[in-house]
Amino acid sequence: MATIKDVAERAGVNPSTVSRVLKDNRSISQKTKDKVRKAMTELGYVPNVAAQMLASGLTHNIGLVFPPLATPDRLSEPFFMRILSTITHEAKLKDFTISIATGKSLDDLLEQVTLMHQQKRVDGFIILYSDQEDPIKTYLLQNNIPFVIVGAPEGNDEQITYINNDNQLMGRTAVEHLHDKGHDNIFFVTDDLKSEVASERFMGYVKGMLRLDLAYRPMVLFDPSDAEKVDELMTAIEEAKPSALVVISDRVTIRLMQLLSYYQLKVPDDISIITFNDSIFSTLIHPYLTTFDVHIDHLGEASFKRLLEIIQSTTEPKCEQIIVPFTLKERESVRNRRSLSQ
Amino acid sequence: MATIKDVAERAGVNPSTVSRVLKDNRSISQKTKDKVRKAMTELGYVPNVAAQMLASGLTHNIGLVFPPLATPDRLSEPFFMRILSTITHEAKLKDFTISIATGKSLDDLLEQVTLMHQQKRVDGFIILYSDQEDPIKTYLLQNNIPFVIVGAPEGNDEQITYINNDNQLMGRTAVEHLHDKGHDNIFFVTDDLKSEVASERFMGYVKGMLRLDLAYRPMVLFDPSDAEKVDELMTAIEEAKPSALVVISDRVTIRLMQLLSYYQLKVPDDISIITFNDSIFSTLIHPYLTTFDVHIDHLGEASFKRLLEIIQSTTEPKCEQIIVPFTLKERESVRNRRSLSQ
DNA sequence: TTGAAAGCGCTAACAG
DNA sequence: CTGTTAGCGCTTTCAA
Repeated sequence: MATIKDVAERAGVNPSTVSRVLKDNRSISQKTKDKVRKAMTELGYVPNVAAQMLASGLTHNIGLVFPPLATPDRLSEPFFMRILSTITHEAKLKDFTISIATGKSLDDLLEQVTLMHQQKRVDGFIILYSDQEDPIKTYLLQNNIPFVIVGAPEGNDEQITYINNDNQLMGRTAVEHLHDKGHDNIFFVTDDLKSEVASERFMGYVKGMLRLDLAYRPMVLFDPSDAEKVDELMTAIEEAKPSALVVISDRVTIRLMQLLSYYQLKVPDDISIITFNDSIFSTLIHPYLTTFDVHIDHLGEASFKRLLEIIQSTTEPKCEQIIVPFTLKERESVRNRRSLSQ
Repeated sequence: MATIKDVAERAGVNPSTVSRVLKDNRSISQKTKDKVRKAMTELGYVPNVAAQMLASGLTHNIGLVFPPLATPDRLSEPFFMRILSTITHEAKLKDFTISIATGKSLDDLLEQVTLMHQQKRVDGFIILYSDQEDPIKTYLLQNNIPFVIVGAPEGNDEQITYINNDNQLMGRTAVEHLHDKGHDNIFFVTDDLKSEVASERFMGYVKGMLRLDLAYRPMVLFDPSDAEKVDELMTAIEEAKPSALVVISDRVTIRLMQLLSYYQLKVPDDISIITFNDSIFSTLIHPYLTTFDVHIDHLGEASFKRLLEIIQSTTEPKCEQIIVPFTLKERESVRNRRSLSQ
């Protein structure tokens, strides 16, 4: 394997010159650059990253942290593979590589992140979840390690860069869409009362309802593993007879529709549903779901680019919240009640 | 950050001794080891991988190659996140890290793999798919780079280590299970005629049918995007009236059941289904699917361990096919016809 | 605009 | 059993 020395020799220059050409240093004459580059291709030269790392302290590698897999279903969300793909792709464009951290618990993850950093394997991290009590955030912050979080800002973290959709706006848009289609009695259903995503979407739902002078309901929990909760849910639905539901995700919606059909409620004939994520679950079975596409590609691209800026900025990086737009995909799960009354 | 020199100084030994302690070299006295280790923890010493890499040529990092995402649905299979998790976990145990290669096409992937290797970022690769015409296989083979493939052996690759389930046996077992439950008229349905997995499972189906003196059918294609093919499929089913289907995957089964229900065929009442993979799709909607659990954890663990052996073996590594067992998970999609006739 | 030279932190013969 | 020594391939001052 050719080294920088071989290239230097062939081009008749000093190794340090070759190194400068590699970085496209502006103080090297075009003539020399051409000469050196020619020698590089002739020799099929590829820089040895280990040597670069050692000499420069930079790795050109970034760590991707997946959520703890305590909830087994969680990683089945196609979201993670999708964003892994786009981030890897984006990284390749900038000549970066990606390393992975996964683990059962936050402590597992912290251990991996710590190690990756101490061994100097990475220049920074992208975190693919957001948790109020995340020890990893704390660690990274304390050690001044560059990172961004893909997810909803939790707590009072003005110092952290989040890449996120406007979940509140999405919630409101959901309500408005349903209202446009003639729905007034709308529930908000989730399988998770606590997450920031759920509460933001719920807040959006509440705002939307208020603005339209409609009565809103507290979040309704859908927990298929808890028969009692399921009963409560169905009782609430049978009593209040909502004509539409806003459901926290398309994966949850699939399960919920099962339940509804068991109670002889047909979507969208008897009850409409609008949901979020637009993953494979949205077009798995009919009725295909009306969902919000959260633009995973955009999230991935933005998170990588922003992290790169932070890594490469010499000054104290300014933190900003990056809001990625979303798109409503109208499909079959929302019935238009207006057209009937026309 | 403490270096090996600091540790050496504090312990009153030579840096090379510290290095040996790091490797747990047997020719260092226990006393010295203790002394050195004490110094390490006191200083919070963590080895710098870049330096280790440069000096030893070993990276302690392995490349994980995902299939090209030409088929968008493919990466939605929970399989990939699951195996990514287990491999990462296994790697951590051995103090290895994982880097990712993804891409749209095989050429994309090849480019990444080449780069990872030439930059000396990895010691070897685990490939998560298997394709007859894979240029990556060729490249790795030619350059004597350690790798294993998780998937079905394709072509005449006696030189490659594959980690795999016995798909043929699974196909046969599927038939036998159905026959046990009183089914004789059985079809084999797939969305992919060409893959090794499909043809192995199909061969198993054929063998199983032959052994039981039952008439087998050619593979039936289920391609939801092709109305004509769908028609053919349904015509075949309505004419031959199979009482059971062996379907290539649980994801495909979900879609197929939609189609069947559209034609008023209920699973399992009118037609039984046995399928493969036991992913989230198997227990998404009722009837929950009777499937084969392919033991992803085991696949992941075995692939990593085997790769490690290859990397660390000094001699020419012997290639072996590793067969990971599977388990049948009986659920609701197969009807027992025997009990009715009793 | 380029060259010389001193490391980055660790490993691995070789000596003893 | 442990120390000595010479790099691994590249970056980066400092000079010229």
